[in-house]
Amino acid sequence: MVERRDMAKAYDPKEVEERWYQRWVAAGYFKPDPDPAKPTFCVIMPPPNVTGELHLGHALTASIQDLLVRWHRMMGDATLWLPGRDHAGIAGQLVVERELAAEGKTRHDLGREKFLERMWDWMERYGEAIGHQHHVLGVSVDWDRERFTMDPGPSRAVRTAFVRLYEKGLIYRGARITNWCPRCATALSDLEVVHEEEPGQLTYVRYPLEPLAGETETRHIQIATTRPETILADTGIAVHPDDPRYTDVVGRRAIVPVADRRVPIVADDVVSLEFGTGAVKVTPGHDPTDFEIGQRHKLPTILVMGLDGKMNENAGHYQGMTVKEARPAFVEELRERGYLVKQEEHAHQVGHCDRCKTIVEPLVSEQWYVRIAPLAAAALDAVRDGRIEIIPERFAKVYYNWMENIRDWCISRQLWWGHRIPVWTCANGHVFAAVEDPMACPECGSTQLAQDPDVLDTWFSSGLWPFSTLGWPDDADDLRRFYPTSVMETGYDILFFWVARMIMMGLEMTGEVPFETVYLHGLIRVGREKMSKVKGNVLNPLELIEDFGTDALRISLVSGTTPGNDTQISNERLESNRNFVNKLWNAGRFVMSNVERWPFRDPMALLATAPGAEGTADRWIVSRANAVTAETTRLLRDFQLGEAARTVHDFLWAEFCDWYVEIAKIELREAPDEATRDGIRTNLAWVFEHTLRLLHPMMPFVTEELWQTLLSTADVNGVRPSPSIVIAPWPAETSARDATAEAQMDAVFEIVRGVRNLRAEYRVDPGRWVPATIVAGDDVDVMRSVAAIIGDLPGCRLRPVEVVSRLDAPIEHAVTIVAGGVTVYIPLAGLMDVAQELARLQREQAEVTAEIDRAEGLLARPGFVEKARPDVVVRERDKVASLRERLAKLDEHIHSLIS
RNA sequence: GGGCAAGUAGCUCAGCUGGUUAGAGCGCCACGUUGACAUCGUGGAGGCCAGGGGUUCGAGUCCCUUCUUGCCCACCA
Repeated sequence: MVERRDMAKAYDPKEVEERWYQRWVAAGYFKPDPDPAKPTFCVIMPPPNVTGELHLGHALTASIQDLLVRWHRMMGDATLWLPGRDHAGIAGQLVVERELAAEGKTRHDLGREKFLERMWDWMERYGEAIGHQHHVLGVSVDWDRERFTMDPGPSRAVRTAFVRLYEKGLIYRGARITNWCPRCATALSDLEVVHEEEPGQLTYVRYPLEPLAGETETRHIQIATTRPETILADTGIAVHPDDPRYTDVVGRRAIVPVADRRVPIVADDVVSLEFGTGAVKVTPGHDPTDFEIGQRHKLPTILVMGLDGKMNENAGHYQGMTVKEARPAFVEELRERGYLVKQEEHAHQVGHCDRCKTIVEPLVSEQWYVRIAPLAAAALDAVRDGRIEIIPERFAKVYYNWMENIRDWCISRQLWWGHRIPVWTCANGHVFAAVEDPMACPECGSTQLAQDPDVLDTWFSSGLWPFSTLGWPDDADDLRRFYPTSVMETGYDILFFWVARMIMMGLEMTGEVPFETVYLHGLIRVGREKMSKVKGNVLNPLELIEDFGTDALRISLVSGTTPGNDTQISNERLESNRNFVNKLWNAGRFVMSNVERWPFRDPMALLATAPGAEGTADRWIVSRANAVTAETTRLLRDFQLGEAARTVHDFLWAEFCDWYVEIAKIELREAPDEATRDGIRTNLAWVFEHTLRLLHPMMPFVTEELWQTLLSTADVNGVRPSPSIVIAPWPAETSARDATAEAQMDAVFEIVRGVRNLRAEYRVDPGRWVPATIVAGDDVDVMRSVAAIIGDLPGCRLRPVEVVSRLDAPIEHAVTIVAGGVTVYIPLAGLMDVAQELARLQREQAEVTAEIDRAEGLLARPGFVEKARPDVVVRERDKVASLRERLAKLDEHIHSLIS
């Protein structure tokens, strides 16, 4: 027998939350059920960057995933949620470099080895911090399976994937135009460059044409550029082939100003006829478009800028200057030498490094690339044919658009922190890739080997995450059991960075989709703005938890939201959800204070039948609980998490607390015997326990605390309940409803609302009891059974309540309520005013009449009865019938008041 | 230049495949506190669902269009 637990008057989230998490972990509840017969549910946690503390975005991801995971666990699936951490390549290196900078050092002062040691220290420190924060959030992950991208397992997966792609010819090395961040001193993929519009100048420059034989006057061609300093690297001029202005110069040569180089004028489709002068300088070394033009027309590539972002030896006396310095100086020289035509203000898109915001310079360098087209084709099919479902659906279109226009992926980074590219060159120049560090060149046996100094894009390892964490490339048990995983839940902002790459890599490496569903959540905003450290409006989840509790934070993050839509989080919302937690707690206190010994039975066996009392209200609440279970389950299945949360929230507050608890108080008081009382208590406990399980995935801590408390009173009577709500069964769906009880209670609610309304309107002293007579016609028996409830509910105060089928003699000075199919007479001596009563009834009469008109208008509308769904027609007809009945009664009362 | 989202009560947002009199939280007004809860209860005020057009028996929901805001993508230098 478990000792009965006491409940504190005030709920203390902190104390409760700290207590349960450790117990859950220790008990092993977060480990997947080993039973191989069970269906699996697997979520791989998106590895948070180990670049600092968790922010609200992480809390959002964690809350949604934990909701899904806990729900599936309760559904009986063998559930695995695998936690991970990411080394965050460039971002990670950047934070440590900043730390070094504060000490006045650079990574070069330390050297590669020492620097990497420092990186590892840092990662460990912050990895722990993140782990702690996840504990506080209550994530039900299997910590024993935690993975870090730089761990031996995932690292070997990275090498294996690289080697496979390399040997298949899908990875190549080449000198191509790349995005270069001068500050980070590394190449970047297209995705890591963020374009922002900036004011700038469009500089018009005239290039002399090389004179033709016999041509006496020097002709010029005018171009426009936003980056005049790159003129020094020009190797051509391009015009549109259909541009009549330039047909006669195509094929001739122009002389590049200052550089004094003769370059061909070529015709190319990409040149716009409208922009600038219609002629464009071609600078293959420093512009992606120009690089392609250069390729097509076999123009040479010249670099005037080095990897340090400064002008190089090809820039003549501009060597050593930064772009910022060189540009005005060069324009000045153009002016002096008569090449400058004009400069115009011109806003244009400038690429910045995603991480450090430095302006990115496109330049040609040797990099490693993934030939992406074949991977993208397979990834497109997987979504198109439905093997992967993206929620919300609209992001599938975004995905298609990106995949269809994808360009080769630059995967080499000139960083130190990351997975080293597993390619070696031997003394004899043989180049080869290998999974294990090689001792000798496989071709010539040379032992003089040099590994490529570059590391891989951090997203390369992330792309393997759904299977590298499960043991790939080995034939691991987890991989066999849990792959493909079930849901990939993450923010839409990394659809391309991560989701798309996982799909490509997953299909290529395993031949299977990495996950069946992609659920994309929105971003969290504070006020109107996106959270960012720069703006200083980052909300720390730990602080919010301190103030409101984890459960309140978690439900705030999932309720009232829609997949893929951004959400605002505010103190008001957090407060209202903290109040909800408090409401639940207090409802629990009420239940507990009444339930001495709860006859617990296996919850699975209890579903279809009302467990205890047979009263109308008791049958009603059980029927409603069943309906809410079905609805909540359906919504969760459809990933309508916000709606699911709202459904249970409203049931608990607006039905269970506002009505049933109040009714139960009355029933317990009025019950004729102990057996009846026991029935009511059982019912109370049953519905409450049921609701706790529905709420558990959304607010795990308070529900566990209450559940354990409730269970401590349970007379388990041979049944073995779950030791924790974490592994308790999800309430099963049942079609068991009690339509009669629901209809009868709806009538009760209508009457009660009418009474409260009337008291408020007549300003009856809230403490005063007044008698009432209910004229119920054929419903006299039902009304008698609920008369005490109607009389005693808060705000009613009717006593005595007499129920008759019809009135023998009129009641003097009574106000009347026509509601729920009955008439309630309330004599209000001293307060009743004929004129006021008449006005009130007439107002109601007008409302009912209007309503009848509307419904009859609908029914009379041509085509409605024939074309509308039958149930809609029936509903409207029923409505008209009951409204007419009500109207007749109102008319009668009005008539009697007048006469 | 292309695409997407949002525009619903004073504020922040729900509203699934079209179907009662459009909802919630917060805020506001009035009243209420001796045992679940003032982190509360009861009652109330407050919305031509951005504008216009269309489809339909029926539109917040579907289609077209305009406006406003935000975001994403893109090789007009």
